[in-house]
Amino acid sequence: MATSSTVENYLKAIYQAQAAAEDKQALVPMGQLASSLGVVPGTATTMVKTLVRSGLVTYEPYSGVRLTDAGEHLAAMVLRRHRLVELFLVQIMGMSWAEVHEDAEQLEHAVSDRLIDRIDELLGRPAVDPHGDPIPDPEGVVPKHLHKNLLTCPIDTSLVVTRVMNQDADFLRFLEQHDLKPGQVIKVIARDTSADSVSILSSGNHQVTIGTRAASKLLVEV
Amino acid sequence: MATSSTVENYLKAIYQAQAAAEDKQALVPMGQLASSLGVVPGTATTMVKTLVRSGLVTYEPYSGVRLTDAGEHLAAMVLRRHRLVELFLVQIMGMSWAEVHEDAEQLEHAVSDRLIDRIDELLGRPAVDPHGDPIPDPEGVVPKHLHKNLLTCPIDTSLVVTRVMNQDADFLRFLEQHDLKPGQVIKVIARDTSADSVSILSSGNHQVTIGTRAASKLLVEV
DNA sequence: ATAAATATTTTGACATATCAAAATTAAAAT
DNA sequence: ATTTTAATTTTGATATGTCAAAATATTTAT
Repeated sequence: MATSSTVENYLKAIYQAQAAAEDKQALVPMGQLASSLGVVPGTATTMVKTLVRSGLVTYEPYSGVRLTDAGEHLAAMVLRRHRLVELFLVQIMGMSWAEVHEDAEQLEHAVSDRLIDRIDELLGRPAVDPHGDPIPDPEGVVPKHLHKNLLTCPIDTSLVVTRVMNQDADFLRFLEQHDLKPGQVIKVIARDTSADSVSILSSGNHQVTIGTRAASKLLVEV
Repeated sequence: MATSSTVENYLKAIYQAQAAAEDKQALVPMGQLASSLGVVPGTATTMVKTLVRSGLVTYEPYSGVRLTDAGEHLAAMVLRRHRLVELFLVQIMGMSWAEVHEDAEQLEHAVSDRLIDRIDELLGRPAVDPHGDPIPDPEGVVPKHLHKNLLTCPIDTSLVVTRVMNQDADFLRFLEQHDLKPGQVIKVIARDTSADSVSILSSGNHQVTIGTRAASKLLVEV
């Protein structure tokens, strides 16, 4: 029984919610799952019950849902396909990193194992996609990095942007225009708690000030 | 209302049945449609009625079905995507022409207009796919070629293989091994009606004898 | 500790796409 | 011209995935 696109999307959403939570053991609440998938809560409840029957998740009524090992593996495969496709569209097809998300969202359900392996090979078995998101290996293993974000990193120190935790196309275009893409070197020159802002000096010696909400989405390495 | 994969597959099947028929005005019988889609006849009847409601086909009960202009245009777009994807997988991804059909079958429903145009551009706006099947242009127009097949072509004359009217992977591998792929030069050296066979001399000066059923699937140009 | 607010689940309905099997129509054969 | 055969349609079920709205449980505020 091959998993449908719908099932794959549920698994992916649960996986990403688990990854984003501070407590990795926490259950993902149904409301959050439903809203991230754009369905009403009742739909998520129904669907999660069928995922339970397939052995892909465990579910505590009124508490939430968590992936089983089988579910986590399948979710990792979906993310592997998604991220390899995104990188492929940017590197080989020459598309903009801000516009490839929707395409990848469709293609992640349609590319075969054979094709995804061919893409992986062509790209040189990359570790991360254009947003710096790690690409799970064929076994579903994800190399764990511990990054700091622009709120937790040291000030006045050279940093490399490694990952962007936000897929919004406008935000990505903003980063592009200000030389804040993964791989580029920056420095935090000031943080102002009361102004809710962070000031950055980019490699091109441009200076930008962004809000802390946005700053928390930019991960860096010293 | 974006068309589902299922609808696209029905339109594609009707389109191809119409194209294969001698009389291009003929209705496609429901039984043929059902079997080409791998569903029971009752399912095809039901589905065709919904296609009628969408204005994509006309339908005569107990006679058959035919595409409207709208249906034909949509079907041509599906074939355009399928054939561009096949050529892309062979030329850019280095996959074998015998193995790309299944992949293309999935991807034809998942590639966006933007991506398909990028692929088209990357391939240099090609006219035919690896099987010699013509690629509809973005308006759905298909350049009509009139080819002869190995049963109707002149004997002892140099011919170029232009199109293969059979997607079976084993058959395609056979053609590959005997230098009978589109673009290669061959000569029919004998036709034997009672033996039901055709003997061919390939560019590599190999000689092969194939049955007339297979011979009729190989289209050539003088 | 109880009321109000919020989150979750349940229920009944609907759309899409399918099958099995019965009923009907059309075509072929005698 | 009937009968037989073959193709097609209809009917009743089923699976998946969804929503609206009612019912229930949990959390928060008073």
